[in-house]
Amino acid sequence: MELKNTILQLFPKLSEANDANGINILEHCQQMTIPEGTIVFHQGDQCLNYLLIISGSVKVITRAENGREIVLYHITSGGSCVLTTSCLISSEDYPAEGVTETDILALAIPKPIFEKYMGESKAFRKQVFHSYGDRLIKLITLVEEISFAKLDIRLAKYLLTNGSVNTPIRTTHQALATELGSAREVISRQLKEFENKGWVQLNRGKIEITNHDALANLLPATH
Amino acid sequence: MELKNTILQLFPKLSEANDANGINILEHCQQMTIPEGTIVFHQGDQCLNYLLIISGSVKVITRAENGREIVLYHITSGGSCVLTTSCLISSEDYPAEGVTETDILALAIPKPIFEKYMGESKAFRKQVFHSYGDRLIKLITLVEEISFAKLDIRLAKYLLTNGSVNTPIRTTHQALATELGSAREVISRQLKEFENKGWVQLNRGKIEITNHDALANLLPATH
DNA sequence: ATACGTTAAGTGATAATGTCACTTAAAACG
DNA sequence: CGTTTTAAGTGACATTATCACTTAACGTAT
Repeated sequence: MELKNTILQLFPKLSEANDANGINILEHCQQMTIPEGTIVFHQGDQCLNYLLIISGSVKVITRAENGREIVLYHITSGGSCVLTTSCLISSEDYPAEGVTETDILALAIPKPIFEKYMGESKAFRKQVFHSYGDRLIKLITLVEEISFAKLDIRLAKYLLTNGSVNTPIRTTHQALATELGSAREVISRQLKEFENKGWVQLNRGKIEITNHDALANLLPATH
Repeated sequence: MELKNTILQLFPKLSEANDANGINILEHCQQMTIPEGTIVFHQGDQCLNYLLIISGSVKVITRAENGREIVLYHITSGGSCVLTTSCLISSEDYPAEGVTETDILALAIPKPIFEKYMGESKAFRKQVFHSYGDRLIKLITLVEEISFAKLDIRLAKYLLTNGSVNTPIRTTHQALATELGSAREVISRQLKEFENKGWVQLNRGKIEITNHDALANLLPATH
């Protein structure tokens, strides 16, 4: 089956050599498609499945009382929702909300199956732990960035990783502010500055990079 | 043995009823004491043990190039180092550094034993996952706080949770800045403001709370 | 007890970000 | 075509961070 191969490619740990159990997991789980813009979970929700994302992307955000939001991370193909997993095991309240950014195709492993394979398959455990460690490290990096890095640098970095000279970025200043944990006005002004310098060209809902190198020079030396 | 009881009390998951394996773990691991101020791990270190803290406290921080630091979290009695665990399994680079804040007593479970029990004991898995989820949630809360909460509120909260009218807080403004991810000068000014309002009394290395309620009123309503 | 070096805290100027209360402009839709 | 919606711009002001210092308190050795 095509799908099965895709899955095994995305989650190699499930197919590791001498671990026959891993593969069986696929027979006990359920495919699901979820449309864009769906709230997959919010604070306090309970969850009954371990979710693996096969295609599409989910963003996990937290919101302040005054409405400001910040994106904690994105889950894309090959990722799993560690918050969901965490709740699967310890059943605490979600401190965040998950929203699909595109239509997604996901694999839901029911709680009992999840627990069974956590016990039986070392490879599956590794897969799960890997997601956890990964997420933890990304979160720590986020803390580092929002506390220390200047906004122009973070913005430039975002622009460079999400667009290029030929492929404009389609997003709003508000979405960008959420992505970087800043305020819309601040992003607007910063972008305007970039535009004045001739580094980008702005249009409603679209940002075109016109000078890649100048933006890249803003970033700290690669390390 | 006294110690054994202490450990079982701190890590109840290790002693859950029908899970005999959990208890055996204790026979394969090693006690260790580490003096205050020791760097337990830094970026790039490799780690060979799963660490459980029995007494004392470790702070985990990350540092910017310009020297500014922020405390990510503390590990205290009953906690385990999830970063260490993460590295135990996936062997990525540490994005942070761990420093003992007091002398600590810890239990080191060697990697092979750790993996063995992860497979055999559901209770142990639960214990480990619980630490993970916990940490994840705390980190998300931290992101929320540093991006949204105002400094006076965060400072007031810190003062109230770490001291009271009769028990002064012994720390420096610099340490406080690190704890809250701010700059020393900013903390000094904010504290001075509190002092001017008669809410605290400042002395070198010591902060005394003189008006608990006023500080508490700064905090958002309990929820 | 005094002097000296070290660490903690204070200060003023300035830059960067965030917040508020709007206005203006572009797109979407009946 | 006019009316909503949604996106973006703006000025004034508040908060926080940074820089380049100064001042004060403490520990230690003479």
